Amino acid sequence: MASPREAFSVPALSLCPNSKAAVHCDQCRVRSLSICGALESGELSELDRLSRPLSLGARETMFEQDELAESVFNITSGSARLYRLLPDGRRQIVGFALPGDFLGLALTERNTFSADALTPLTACQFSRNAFSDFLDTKPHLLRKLHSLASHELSLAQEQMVILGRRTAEEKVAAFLIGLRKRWARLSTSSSVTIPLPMTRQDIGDFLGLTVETVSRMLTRLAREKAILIVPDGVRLLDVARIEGLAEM
Amino acid sequence: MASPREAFSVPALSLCPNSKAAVHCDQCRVRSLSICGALESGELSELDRLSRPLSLGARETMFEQDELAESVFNITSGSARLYRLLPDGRRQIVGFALPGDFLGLALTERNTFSADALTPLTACQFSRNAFSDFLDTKPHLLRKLHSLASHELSLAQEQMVILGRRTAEEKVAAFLIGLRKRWARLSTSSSVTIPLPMTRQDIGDFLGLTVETVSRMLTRLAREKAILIVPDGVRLLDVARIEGLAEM
DNA sequence: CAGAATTGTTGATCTGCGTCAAGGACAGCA
DNA sequence: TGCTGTCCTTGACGCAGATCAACAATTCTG
Repeated sequence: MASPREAFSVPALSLCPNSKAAVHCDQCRVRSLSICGALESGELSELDRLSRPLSLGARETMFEQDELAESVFNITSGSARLYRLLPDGRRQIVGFALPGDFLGLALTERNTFSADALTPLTACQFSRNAFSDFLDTKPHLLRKLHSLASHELSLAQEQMVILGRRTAEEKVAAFLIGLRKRWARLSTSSSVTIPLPMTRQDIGDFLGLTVETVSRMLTRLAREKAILIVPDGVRLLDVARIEGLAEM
Repeated sequence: MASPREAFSVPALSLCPNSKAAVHCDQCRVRSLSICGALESGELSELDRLSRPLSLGARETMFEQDELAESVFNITSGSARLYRLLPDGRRQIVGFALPGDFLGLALTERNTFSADALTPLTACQFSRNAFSDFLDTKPHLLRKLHSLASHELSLAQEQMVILGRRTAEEKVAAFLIGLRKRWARLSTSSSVTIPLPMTRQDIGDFLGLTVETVSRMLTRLAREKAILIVPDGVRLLDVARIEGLAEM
């Protein structure tokens, strides 16, 4: 890629509501783990010992579909795209991972999708076996993991509705609203500017559209003063309008 | 519905690989539970005591989206459709439930979709709280549940690929192959006839197509001698052809 | 059994989005 | 600075599938 976008990294500390205490990031790699709300003291450091840091450049791959799943990941900064490929090259992006997101919570034998970095990315990497063993000793954690997976499932069903029953304009609006909500959880400022670390092509492959259609819909929304297109992002001007399209 | 289709019920016993012993169905309502492979002796009857039988006619509703989820279900005969509605009435079917399938494994506070019976249907119904409490005492069961949910997630992602990146003909072919695999697991005979308890409209709402397009694609496949349309089902004549379309 | 309601099929026509093509903007690099 | 490779945008055109319409088949209802 000619223009790697900014990482939009988020300080790990801000991700975990119950660990606001000032600690060094070196010592708390896993603090940003989305399951940390379910962690008891001591378990955190135990988990920390299982993890090793991972650092990737834009476009580098984290893991590939159908490979044996040897690791689980927790993203600490940057973002990734998760996708499946059809034999003839058609691609469906099944999701985007942002800081704080957990990859591999399904704990399946093999990866059900590929993942690569959209931006320079850092993550905590755990051996899947070690993580799984750790879980066996912590039922409440498994519970949390299951509830995360359930939430994923719900999002996947929501995406089915978007893919199957919405127009191009509604798809793009729903995408923006969904992403806005996720970014909002990561930052204190409720900015109306939505970072878009992915390309138009990626958005298209997520929404079941072509690059051109994504571009046209964004342009149309911008022409109607509903959004403003900024470098590597979009600023919402008429939130109600976009939300209306998204939930219609 | 004017014409409730046959229930295509499957004897509960056949659903659980490790409970082939001859027992009365009265005594083993939960034997068909898809998690029973993870059950130890004694737990089964314990679980059985938590369940109560449910019997519904075609088109009767099991539960509705956004309602508080008070029960989890295990279908013993008949089939159901699971769907989400958009405010304007557009509908996306997120899945079909067959005998042996478990509904509510996400254990979420509220239902993320509605479910109603396609045919006369029987199920074991559990109080969600009781079931959840039971799980707390059986970590290995939770593990199994999580792996089922993970499989669901993988299927949902597969459906995303189908919805986002496949042509109408490929969608219909993939639907037939997917359903065939699921029916096959439920019956000893590897019949090439696939029961279709759902209407063309339902298939369309599952695949992101209109009734007419579903009908046309089925007719086209039949004209090309790839399938034979029979009452309430389809018989595969050229399996390779359909499989080719499905995975292309 | 007639009549109504629902489902399924088929044809004619329309249209949203894909396809194809061209050019602009911008970063990386020599 | 110009060259090159992405990415993004915009326009012209075509087509897969939606829409509209008519009708057949089937089942339900009284």
